[in-house]
Amino acid sequence: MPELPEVETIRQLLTPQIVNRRITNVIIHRDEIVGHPTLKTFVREIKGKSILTLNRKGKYLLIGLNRGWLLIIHLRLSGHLRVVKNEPMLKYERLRLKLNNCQSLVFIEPRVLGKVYLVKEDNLPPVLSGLKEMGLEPIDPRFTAKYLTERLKGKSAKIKTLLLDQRICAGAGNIYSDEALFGAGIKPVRRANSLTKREISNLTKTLRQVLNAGIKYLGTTMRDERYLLPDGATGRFQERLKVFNRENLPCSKCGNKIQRVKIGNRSSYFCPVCQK
DNA sequence: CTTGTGTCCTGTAGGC
DNA sequence: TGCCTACAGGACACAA
Repeated sequence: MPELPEVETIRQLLTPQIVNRRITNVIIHRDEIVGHPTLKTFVREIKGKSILTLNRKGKYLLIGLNRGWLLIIHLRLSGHLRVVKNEPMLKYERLRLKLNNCQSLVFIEPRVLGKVYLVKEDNLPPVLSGLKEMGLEPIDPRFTAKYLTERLKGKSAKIKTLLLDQRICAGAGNIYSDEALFGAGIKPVRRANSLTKREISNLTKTLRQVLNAGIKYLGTTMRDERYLLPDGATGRFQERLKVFNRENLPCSKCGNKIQRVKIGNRSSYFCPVCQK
């Protein structure tokens, strides 16, 4: 489940491998993986383009090409990227960009929910409205208690749900939002409008802390997920998780059992004692 | 405008 | 062993 730290790790490791390379060819194994434009246009336009920059916004990876084109990749739930020699097709390989150094950038996506988009950077299609409407990332200095208070104002939804809303809190997913709520001592089912000033202030800090820690430890690789680094290695943040995926295991602070609840059809983990 | 639910997709885990 | 169902989750469509 690539969230901000996973995508940022991929961005950092991929940069020296693909920047300044030219895309000599593209192979699409699954048509659904191309979100924009049409297959034909995608193939025609991407061939011969050079990779100039590698940026990230929220969970989107932004690959800057020449002539103002942008190759955007969203890994969704199970996608990852590998840089390999021009070797045979990998398992779950959906798209391959051949580069001018006998290597390829391969998009692997078992569940086929991830997408690539080829756009002009000043002209985003409606299918990328999520990118345009994205809120601030917690690691952005502008993501202050004032900002979060403003974005949560008048909302009665559960705080966990709102942290997953990319228009409010860009880059957080199920793992890091649970970890941040634990750090701030807030139950995930709490209604946003019940949070105190101090709780919101704490939450801005713990969101920033867990995302930065996730980056530092190269992301989280769960046993049943497929987040891998571009060289095939795993992240290490899973060893430092306090609540996520720890149902019935002891809380690191108080020793009580971590509980799991369903919020909006997905699991949330929390300590019933440490989180109010 | 808001909040909540269903859907996309496929591999895996668990029940019987 | 094998069939069946539930589940995982990011983003978005849609209903209330």
